[in-house]
Amino acid sequence: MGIREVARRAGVSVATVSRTVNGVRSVSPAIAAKVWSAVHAVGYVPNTQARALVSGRSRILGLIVSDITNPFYPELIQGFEQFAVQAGYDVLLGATNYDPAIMATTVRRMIERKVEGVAVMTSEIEPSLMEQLTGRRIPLVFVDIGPPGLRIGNIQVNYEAGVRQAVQHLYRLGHRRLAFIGGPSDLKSAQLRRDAFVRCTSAPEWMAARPLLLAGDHKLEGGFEAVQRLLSAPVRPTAVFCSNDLTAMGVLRGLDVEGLRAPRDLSVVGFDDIHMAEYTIPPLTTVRLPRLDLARQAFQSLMAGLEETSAPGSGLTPIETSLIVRGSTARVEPAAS
Amino acid sequence: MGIREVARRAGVSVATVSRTVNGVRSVSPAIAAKVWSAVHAVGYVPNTQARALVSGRSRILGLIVSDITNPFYPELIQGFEQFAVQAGYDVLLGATNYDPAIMATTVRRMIERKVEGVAVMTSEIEPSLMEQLTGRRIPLVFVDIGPPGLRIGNIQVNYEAGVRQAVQHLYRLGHRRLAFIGGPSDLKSAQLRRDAFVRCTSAPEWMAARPLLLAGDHKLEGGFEAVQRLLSAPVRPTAVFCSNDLTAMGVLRGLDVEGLRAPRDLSVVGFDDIHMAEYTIPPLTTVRLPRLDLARQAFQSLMAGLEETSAPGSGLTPIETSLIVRGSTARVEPAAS
DNA sequence: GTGAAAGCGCTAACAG
DNA sequence: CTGTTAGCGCTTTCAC
Repeated sequence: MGIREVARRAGVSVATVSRTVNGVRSVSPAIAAKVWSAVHAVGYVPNTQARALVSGRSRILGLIVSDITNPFYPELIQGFEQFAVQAGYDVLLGATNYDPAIMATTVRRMIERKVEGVAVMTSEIEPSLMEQLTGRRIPLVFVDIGPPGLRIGNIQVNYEAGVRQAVQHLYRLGHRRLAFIGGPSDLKSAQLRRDAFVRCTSAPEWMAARPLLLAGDHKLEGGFEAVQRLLSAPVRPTAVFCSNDLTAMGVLRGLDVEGLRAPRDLSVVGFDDIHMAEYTIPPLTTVRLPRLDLARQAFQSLMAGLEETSAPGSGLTPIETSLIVRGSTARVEPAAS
Repeated sequence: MGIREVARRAGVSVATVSRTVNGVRSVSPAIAAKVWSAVHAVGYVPNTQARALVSGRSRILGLIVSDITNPFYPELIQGFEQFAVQAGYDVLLGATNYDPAIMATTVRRMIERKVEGVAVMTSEIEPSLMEQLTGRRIPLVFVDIGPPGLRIGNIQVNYEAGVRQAVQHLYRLGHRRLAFIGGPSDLKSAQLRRDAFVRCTSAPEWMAARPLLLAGDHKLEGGFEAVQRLLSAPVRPTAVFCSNDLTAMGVLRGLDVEGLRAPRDLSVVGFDDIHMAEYTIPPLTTVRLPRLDLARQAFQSLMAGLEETSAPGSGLTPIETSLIVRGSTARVEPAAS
């Protein structure tokens, strides 16, 4: 079943089989044909382990996400895996579930498997863990976080563009009192989203009523529970901006429980534009973060890091966000303001 | 950085390092201590490739799913991965996206990586592909499908229990005219769900009005589009049973577009009980399929297949489904019947 | 209890 | 263009 068996059947050396299978040009067509037929006869499949051992290349890429249960990630994973497989790589997935301990074992697993690069699409990674990777000259790529450096890619997301559009959209609809439901406090991406929101609502026209900032967790639960706090505010906001779509969906549900509904009683804006955002009731107005671009940049940055020739951070243009208007936002009712 | 370096530093042979790291008893505590300190000093991490090559064990399990975008699967993947990692395995994920061609390349990738077992949580697998796996004595486990055999596990799901409860639930609420929205026609699990539904609605009390069977795709889109066909039926059903929760969510949205809503205008029942089912508007009455049980059985079956001693099919008790009543079903309005 | 040595299956010089 | 050979890093007999 191994390469020797194929060589024996084809009446050639193992080197020739290896060359044929790997598409090295210098094999005569006649011999190549014999080798291929032997390959098919035996059902030969090269042993990746052996290959990796001798070549020093595992052809595995690590992908670390925080919450595989958040629909944003599967959509991202799918894209990343697609690029990877196209280039002959397999993906080793790690879901940390926001837990630093799991993050540590995940990094360990990746090192053991000799991954050739790691895309970290999650919360802050401990410096010591990062050094384990960089110390082994493994290219890394982060979103929003991480120090730049050789073999370290940093994907920038222009949150502000989308957030500004959303805030203006709400302003034009007559909203003057906003709320914001954030994500996990230690998640840099969540901080940046909130910061962008705070900045966009620092313009003079918003000075009359400062926005209400509420805590969330980027899960359905967090949005659901935030509704209580939102409704009991001294001055009830007329619109809420959520740090991700899952949170917004939780809000929608929370409103329903109170006998309220968007956008009549409260305008709701999400963030991410997961596929499902089009199917909520009402469909969600949200800021789109293009997942496929994210996946592509992460993959390309890793590949660049492997080349060694170019700095992987370079050539990365920030990912642009943009507002998608659907049905969860509306002109504020005079009665409600 | 390799085992030799550790051996040199600890002043022992590589064999002793290997034994220490692998916890073989026959290493004296004194020597073991020296080895471990050398291991930490160097930051030694065993090379899985080399290990796999010599031991013939890759410690990788394959997991094939059809649609990673369907929230049911991430929840399943998470469970499966957890069991695997606990036992020292990594998971190679394959998402076929319902495409037989992708399935073929996925199986190939798994063979190349020398996976020790494959869990197939998706549509029918071509016999030739399956033989590639079984011919290499790789344990397999299927849900709903696949011929039983040595090293082949078959997880059975008792769909009928949950479906019967759901149908009875609807009957008691006064519904007499039902509809069913199915899944992909070539997906065995979808067929079984539909069959269970048909069987449960073959009792005498349902003879007056045969259910309306509609096609779907287990996606939001399918449910959404089915609403049109459902509403234009000569006799409009008062309740619809969906082959999965995503379909049901699509229906909810489809109704909303028509200015209708569940359960007032149509009772809706889903299938799977994904986490999100609790957060739809209204929350979804659905048949729960315990994901963690599924993940556990899949994993255990694979482990049993590796033992060789026991037939992996044995010891598997069918997975039970049960009705979870939430807000998307209600007593049929006299006016609507 | 510990070490020496033989490979696991493959690729990549280096000869021919 | 093809064959011979030396390892990749590790585990595992087999001696000691």
